[in-house]
Amino acid sequence: MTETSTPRSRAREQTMRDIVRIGRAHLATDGAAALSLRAVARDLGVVSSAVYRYVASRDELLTLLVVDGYDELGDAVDAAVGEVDAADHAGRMAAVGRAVRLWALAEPATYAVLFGSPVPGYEAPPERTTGPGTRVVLRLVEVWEDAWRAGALAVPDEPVAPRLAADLARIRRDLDLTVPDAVIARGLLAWASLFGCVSFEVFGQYGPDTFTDTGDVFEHHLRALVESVGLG
Amino acid sequence: MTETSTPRSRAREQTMRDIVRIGRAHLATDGAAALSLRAVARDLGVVSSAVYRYVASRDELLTLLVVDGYDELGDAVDAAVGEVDAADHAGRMAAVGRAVRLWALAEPATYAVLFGSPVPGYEAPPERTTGPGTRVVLRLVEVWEDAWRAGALAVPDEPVAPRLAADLARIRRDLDLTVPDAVIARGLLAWASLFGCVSFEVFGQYGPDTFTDTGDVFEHHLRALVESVGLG
DNA sequence: CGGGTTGGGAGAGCACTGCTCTCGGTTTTG
DNA sequence: CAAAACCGAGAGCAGTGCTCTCCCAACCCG
Repeated sequence: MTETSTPRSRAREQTMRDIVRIGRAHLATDGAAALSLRAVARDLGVVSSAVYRYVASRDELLTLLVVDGYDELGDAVDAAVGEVDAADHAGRMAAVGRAVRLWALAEPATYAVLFGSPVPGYEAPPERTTGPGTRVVLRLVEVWEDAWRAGALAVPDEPVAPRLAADLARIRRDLDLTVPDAVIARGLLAWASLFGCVSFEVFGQYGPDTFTDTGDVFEHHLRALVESVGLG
Repeated sequence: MTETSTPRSRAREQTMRDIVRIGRAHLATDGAAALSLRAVARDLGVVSSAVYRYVASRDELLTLLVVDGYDELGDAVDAAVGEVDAADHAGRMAAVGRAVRLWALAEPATYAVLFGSPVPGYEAPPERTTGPGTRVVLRLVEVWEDAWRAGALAVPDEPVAPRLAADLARIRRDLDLTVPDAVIARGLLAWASLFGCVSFEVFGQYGPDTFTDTGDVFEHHLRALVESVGLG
């Protein structure tokens, strides 16, 4: 059906790729607010209205870039985890953290669109973004689940409030997990903390000249985060 | 000098306040990207160019709103801490966290401007924002320092890398602190984690229907954060 | 092969934005 | 009281997102 590969359809896909590529470049250089379909059209060597044949609106272009960014981050995390011995659960979790940080520092504008303040007036359509957008946290959960099944997880064994426990039970069922509630809760916090650290660094909340090497700070925090879920 | 209170200067200050008030309203309803000087002028009942007599640019208006937001958050945190017994250090730290979260949920658009992705092309002038912008973290540090001096801090006693230790020493000197390195490092992480949790909740990273009450999640995490710095 | 259908670029146009300029009228000041 | 500062109105420029019509080339099918 939609798989007929005529010359025209191939040209269309090429144009689509060009639009995303140019959009990413503008995002990186000028930021999300300055992302303009007219500017993309200029770089594409085409009049602005022509771009609307491919992208319905500026928000649609932003969605394309969001999905693109989530995928790239997910690939980076997967590659980083893949390079660590499967039995080194702490190392795998640390690899996730480092991959997130490095990608965020390399692509701060895209990171900002994904994890910063949502661009006002724009809501990422969940049906297209939740899939790629959950790759990182799912990898993290996988690492913890593996560690738990291998008996390598020192479960903190702390009480969980009833209502929260019910939610965690649903999560455990949805993701087919066997780790106890406390680990999921600790993992949630570690997940949010990781992105809190990365956001602080990328968004400059630490201040300009506070640390000689923010990588040192991150490594120190990463160690604490790995321990906080019962690893290491 | 600049304190002459003529009718005109009072009118000017009133107009300034109106501009900030209207700007805040627009920020809350339409978000930062939709913040428009022309719209503010319309609400003010004045032509757009007249607003430029008071505010040099759109970015300048944003700076006014940023300072306003930092101040309001700082006031909320101060008030929350003030209601807790000075000897209850864990309670004071938790009060900071709850105040940040509640204010962020009440003013998500302003929170997004302060702690989300920086509005691209806009850089908050440090000489006007670092002061109000550091009130929260300084309050946190004060709580930890008080607890340490009262002997109520169970110091984790973990090693700190040399370069990081040097930076922490400088921080300790600048802020006149006596808490050990490890506590500062743990505090930094707790600070970033706190805002990570709040940002995840405000920016909807947890997903729409994951938790029946995100307050439960926050309270659970808050307990862990308080413990992580050696309190409670 | 030829006619109808579709894709897609060009251009004009609307409403909006930030921002600058000039022109008057008012208020403050020396 | 005159000079200076202040400040609102309005026009204007360049940019934006988006829609519309026009029109030509490519495609598909009988």
